[in-house]
Amino acid sequence: MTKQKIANRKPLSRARVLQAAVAVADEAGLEAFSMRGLAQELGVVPMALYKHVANKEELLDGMVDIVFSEIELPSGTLDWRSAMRRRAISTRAALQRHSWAIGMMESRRPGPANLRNHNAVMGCLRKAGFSFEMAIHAYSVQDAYIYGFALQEKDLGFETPDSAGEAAQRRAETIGALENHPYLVEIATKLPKSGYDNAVEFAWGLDLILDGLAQLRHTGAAPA
Amino acid sequence: MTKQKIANRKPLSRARVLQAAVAVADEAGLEAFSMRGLAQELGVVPMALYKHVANKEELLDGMVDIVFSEIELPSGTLDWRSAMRRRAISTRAALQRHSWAIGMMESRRPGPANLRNHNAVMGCLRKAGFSFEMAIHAYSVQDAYIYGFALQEKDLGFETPDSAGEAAQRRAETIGALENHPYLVEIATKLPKSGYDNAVEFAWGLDLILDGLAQLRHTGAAPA
DNA sequence: GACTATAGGTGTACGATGTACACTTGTCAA
DNA sequence: TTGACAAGTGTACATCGTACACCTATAGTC
Repeated sequence: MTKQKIANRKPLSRARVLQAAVAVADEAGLEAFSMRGLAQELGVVPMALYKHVANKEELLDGMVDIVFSEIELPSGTLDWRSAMRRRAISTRAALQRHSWAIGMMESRRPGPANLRNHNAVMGCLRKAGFSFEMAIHAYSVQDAYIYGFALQEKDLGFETPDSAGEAAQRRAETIGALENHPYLVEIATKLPKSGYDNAVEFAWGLDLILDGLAQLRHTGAAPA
Repeated sequence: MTKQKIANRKPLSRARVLQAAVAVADEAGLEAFSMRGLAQELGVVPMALYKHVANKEELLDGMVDIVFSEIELPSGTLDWRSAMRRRAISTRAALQRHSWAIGMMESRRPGPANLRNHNAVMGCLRKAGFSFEMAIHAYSVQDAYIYGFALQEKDLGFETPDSAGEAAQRRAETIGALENHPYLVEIATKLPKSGYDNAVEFAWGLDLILDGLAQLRHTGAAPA
């Protein structure tokens, strides 16, 4: 590398590395994401990255915290249900933008944005009058649903209403087993015509859960 | 390898390879799972595996289908709610046994057990009187919840009631940020004493969802 | 029994990956 | 001027998945 090139190159920084890493992962996916590839993208030799991040694991930790930082915190001014609804939708949106992060949101060393987020969500529920136990329940169902939905969305590849049915059909056809599975046939044939939409589907389940929570908010009880 | 050893060694087969692969992944986790390690476990040279599976991807496909095969199908004799409840609990149990599979259940080429499972679940809902659209909604919420819960369970490492609070505390302490996050402090202090239990937590959210579905079963409506 | 096709296991080799370690170089304080 | 330090380089190594050519034991066939 010539002096020239080095001279007019913005110097690396931890922030720049993380930001580029997120961009590369967004575009290429997690399997195709490598230290070497990232270095190339930054016009730098692979080992240069290690002056700014300890290793790939720590880099991933930082990337995940960037995703957390993009999630809207529950508003203090709205009622709890609206606040939870907004943050759920915001979380799904962030995971859609950064689908490589889906399996990693809770599995890595938590960063500051992660902690702020969890603290705010729990705070929203407690301030709304949920008992501690109830707040834990409420948090658990919601997050399980949000992360689970994001995971399915990514896995099944239902990206557009059209592709939903296509995907179902393709999957089944590949092993030519539709005949013995009438209910899969039904999905493959009806889903494309049904105007299936991921955002609508997500909201449907979310509202079901929030309704359930609203009913139980003041009882200490388990669901009937 | 001597003739002796070769002679008294049971020959490989696709089934034996898959079975061993699941066992190795159960024990070592997915990151530590390699073709070379699996070969060693089977007392065979790495390339020998390729006579029975096309490549690692196809091997993983097969492993996932084994996990599906361990999931109890919804019973035809129970009412839909009980049947769904049992299969949900059975799914979580299978994912607990094989936690390496959690992110892969719906992302790979579906095998026969996968198709049988999906067909049976959809069938159970349709036979119970859910309209097609409603059955899709019902399926979607349930599976999102199940997979999401399994993911959290694995990620957060809340394995025993005791370790739940510990885990929360450890996480937060590692970056010494508990002071600014009162609600995380509350979790870290109260959760260990609360008798938190994953199985109970799972059932709580599951029942919330099933109750919601029961209420909406015959209306075509969205949640209130 | 001799001959040969085939299935199953072996050995070597290649490119990709993460990263340890020793080096250069550009910048700034004293 | 010196010399410390931060940033980037280059080489090297272990580990991974797997292509390819090879060997060998068994099963038919004549």
